[in-house]
Amino acid sequence: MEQHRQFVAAQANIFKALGHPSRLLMVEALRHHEKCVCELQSLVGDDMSTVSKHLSILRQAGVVSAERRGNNIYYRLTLSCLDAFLSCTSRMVENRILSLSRILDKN
Amino acid sequence: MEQHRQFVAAQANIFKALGHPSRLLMVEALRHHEKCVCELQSLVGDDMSTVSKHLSILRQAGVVSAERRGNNIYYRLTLSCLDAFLSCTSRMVENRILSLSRILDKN
DNA sequence: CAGGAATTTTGCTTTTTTGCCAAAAAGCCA
DNA sequence: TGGCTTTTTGGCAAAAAAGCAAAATTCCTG
Repeated sequence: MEQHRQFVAAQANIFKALGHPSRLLMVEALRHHEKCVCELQSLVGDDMSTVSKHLSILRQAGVVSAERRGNNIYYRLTLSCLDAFLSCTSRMVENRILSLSRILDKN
Repeated sequence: MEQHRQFVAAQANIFKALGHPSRLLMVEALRHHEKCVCELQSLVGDDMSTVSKHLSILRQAGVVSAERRGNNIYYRLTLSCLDAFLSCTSRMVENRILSLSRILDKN
């Protein structure tokens, strides 16, 4: 019983990690290629230390993993199944925006 | 450019909604059947008002929808593609717990 | 080894989220 | 209508998350 609670909490942690615009943006960018922190930073535009903290949250949740090469640290996506789900949520958001603009057009 | 930011934020909202143990627990329970609020409340054990607030967050994110029948309000899952992703994150958490216990066993 | 670049950690303040209580809504039924 | 049940809302205090700046770490290069 308690075991299941912990299990659910760990899963919720994955969602929580993905539930921030900057973090999701970075994860999306990592769908194709690995990227170094500096690239991710210029993508989201936040302070470097903020980006680093975001990345550590994603790492701890198991969404991404990091590898150092020289001065740079490269991040890659490890949560492979995310792709299908992202396409799905993106479709969903698209539809919601569409129906919203239909409503707005009527007024 | 700004459009994409908003898009990502809306998507992140879905993840944020799922990123809480009680909410994820309820969503999991809704995978099979719709349930009334009282059933969900006894599942998570929180105060009724807390449960209701959680549900409204899930509703706003578009994860669930509600329908009133008599005194009760029934919630059902609307984010259909969630199923595959949940199986995936659950597999992942399982593996992490397994490898964690292997490490602990060694000590 | 000193200097420099990339990244993380720490400390701190501000903002957001959580969760309980009390009160209000909404629907049922007598 | 009045009382009962179920659910939502508003308000508030406590807990958690976010973000910036300064300091520390790590690795490269001369």
